[in-house]
Amino acid sequence: MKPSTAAPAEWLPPNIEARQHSLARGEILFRKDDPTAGLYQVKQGQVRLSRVDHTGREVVLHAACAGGLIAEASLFAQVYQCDAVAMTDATVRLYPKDALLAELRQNPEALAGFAAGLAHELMALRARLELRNIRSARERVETYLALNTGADGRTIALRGTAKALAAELGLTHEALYRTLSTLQAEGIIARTKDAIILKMPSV
Amino acid sequence: MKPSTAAPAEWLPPNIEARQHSLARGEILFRKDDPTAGLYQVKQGQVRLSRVDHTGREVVLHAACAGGLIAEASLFAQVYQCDAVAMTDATVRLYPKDALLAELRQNPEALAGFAAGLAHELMALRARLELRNIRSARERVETYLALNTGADGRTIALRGTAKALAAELGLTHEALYRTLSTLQAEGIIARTKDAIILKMPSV
DNA sequence: CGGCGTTTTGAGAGAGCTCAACATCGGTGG
DNA sequence: CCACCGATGTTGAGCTCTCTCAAAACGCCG
Repeated sequence: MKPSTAAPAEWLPPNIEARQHSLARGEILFRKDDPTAGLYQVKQGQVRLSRVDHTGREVVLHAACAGGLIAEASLFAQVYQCDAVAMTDATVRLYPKDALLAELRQNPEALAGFAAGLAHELMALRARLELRNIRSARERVETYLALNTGADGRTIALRGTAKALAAELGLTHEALYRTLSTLQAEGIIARTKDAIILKMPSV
Repeated sequence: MKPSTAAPAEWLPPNIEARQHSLARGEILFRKDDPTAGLYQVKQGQVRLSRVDHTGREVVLHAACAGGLIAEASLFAQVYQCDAVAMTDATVRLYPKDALLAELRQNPEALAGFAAGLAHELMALRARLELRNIRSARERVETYLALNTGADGRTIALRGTAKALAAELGLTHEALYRTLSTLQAEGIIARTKDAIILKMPSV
């Protein structure tokens, strides 16, 4: 979904020694069942959490861009439950699990920020589930667009490829392309290389 | 999905004056856009969180049974984002938002428990999203069954009606009935009034 | 017994998936 | 500079599967 620019996570304790990693586009940060090293914060680029189901289909669980966190939940687990892949060249900062847990135990302020972040992610994920419940490709795309407009209420920035967007929406890329073509033909949207503009703001 | 028996939430501060409510089956605890009163813990019965999308379709976001929590995330919001409905006769306990927030600020132990609960729910919700990504009704049901077996690895207790299960799975009730019939005819499952038994444990 | 909701089965149609072919773009190396 | 190559983007046609609409049997409760 919308890469979470939302949670800047200023609560992250600055005193923890956090190692920075550089990732090339397509590089894997961790895989499902890897032992959990800790929490990552994305400094640049975009990183996506996904799983692969038994048919080989990819399910995008989360997309974090600069400022966003990855694998919060795994602080409480022994192994990661998703794959994390860099969608663009990216840099991430690792907050080691033990150090972070210790810090959170001593710093209620940080802990509260952490909890709030989790809560917001939970809400976002529920919105996500609701979106997935829409069967019609057209309505799903329209709803997504309506929910993801930028500040002007009309522009949706495209991060990454349209194919990736299809995966986020749970559609095949063909279905997405066709839907966008139709919407464009009907004058409901306009497209540029890296954005979609709603002609009718906030339907 | 599986009503979260998982998080007993012992961290809930016992000293907070928590009012108990009794709900009849079908009764509404709160609705989307109601101002948030606080957090509820289910003492008996089952309560379901859902939304209704613009086509009138119901999306089940969460199903909590005894011990489970409801509306954790809304501690950080002004209004509820879902409807909460009792699926069975139920009793719930309300932990008022302000009192609970104040308590969490002073009691890191409780806050940590709260955060851990949120994290686990996040993981559960992600598993849920993965399930929803399975297109085939049969595979979705098989996956659900495999993930929700009881202690013996073969029995799935049915809470509530099969129709309700269909809603949780994101299927029409007809599709679910047909799928179950097929599985039964193929000898993959057996059915009793309130349970499904896998003939082939843990496929 | 009568009514209501759940369970069950049937038939038809629509919508997205699958497979397939082709265009386009960006990078690589001769 | 151009040919090549892979990945993305695009369009076409058929098919499968679930949804939808319909109807009937069943169980429960007043």
